[in-house]
Amino acid sequence: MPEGHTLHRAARLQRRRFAGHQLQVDSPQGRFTDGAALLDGRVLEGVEAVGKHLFYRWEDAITVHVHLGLFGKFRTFTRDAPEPTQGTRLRWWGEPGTLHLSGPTACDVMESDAEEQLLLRLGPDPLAVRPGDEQRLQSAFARRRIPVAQLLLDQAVVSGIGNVYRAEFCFLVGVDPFTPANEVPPEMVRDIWRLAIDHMRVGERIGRIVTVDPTEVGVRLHREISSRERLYVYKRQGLGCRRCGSAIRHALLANRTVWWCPTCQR
DNA sequence: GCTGCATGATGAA
DNA sequence: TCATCCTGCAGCA
Repeated sequence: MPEGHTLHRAARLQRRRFAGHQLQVDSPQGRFTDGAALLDGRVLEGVEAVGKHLFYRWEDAITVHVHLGLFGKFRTFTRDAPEPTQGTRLRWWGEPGTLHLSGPTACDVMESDAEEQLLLRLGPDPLAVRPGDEQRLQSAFARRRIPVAQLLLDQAVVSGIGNVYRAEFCFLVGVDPFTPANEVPPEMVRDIWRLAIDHMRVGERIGRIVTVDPTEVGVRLHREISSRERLYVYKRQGLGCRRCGSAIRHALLANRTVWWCPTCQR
């Protein structure tokens, strides 16, 4: 379930759990055998997330880059870890427990120049805000004519937003997802950026995407919202909009499905 | 058991 | 714009 919040959360939890420990490493699937052999017996020093990318800092300045893609998953076990599945690309274990990684798009030892190249093509990350980020987003919007919902999936424009958040953010600011990016007013771009910061931070904390305002469904905390009530538009085609009752619509945009409320989003 | 689908991204055309 | 790669699981026979 990997949008940016998932990766930042994984980085935080894995860092807390495994950093500073010597680990044994292998690749049950066999597709990361050389990398695993290089890491085996070394200390994991840190874990960092940027957008949807993870960087593992190992002893002796070795960095491993992981990108979960659509299917990648981590499983961690305190003890009594099960046998790894066929698809377990990377496994490590040590005193704090065991971690299995399956299905990643990327899992590679990465040299520092390659990492630099990668970071250069990532846009601002709402979960790692730096000065000037909103301005960078503003100019990306002003320069591009592609639909706003498509722009929001471009990791060079903003990193970490995925198909759920992009649909929800468009709903929250009330913009039709097909609106050309350069026709979105700057105040609305600013609101998208601020919403991304707030909502993805919530997602990072509670481990799932919740964009519905808790008070709107009669609870106090995001984590108390039921999974059926947590989103406004994503995968809700045909159901009534939570705000106005109109039927939520969906369509394919650049090969990804986007959902929206035809009344609330103009 | 099989099919289709999924919160992603890339490279060829 | 399209095919392709990654894996697991729900939904269906």
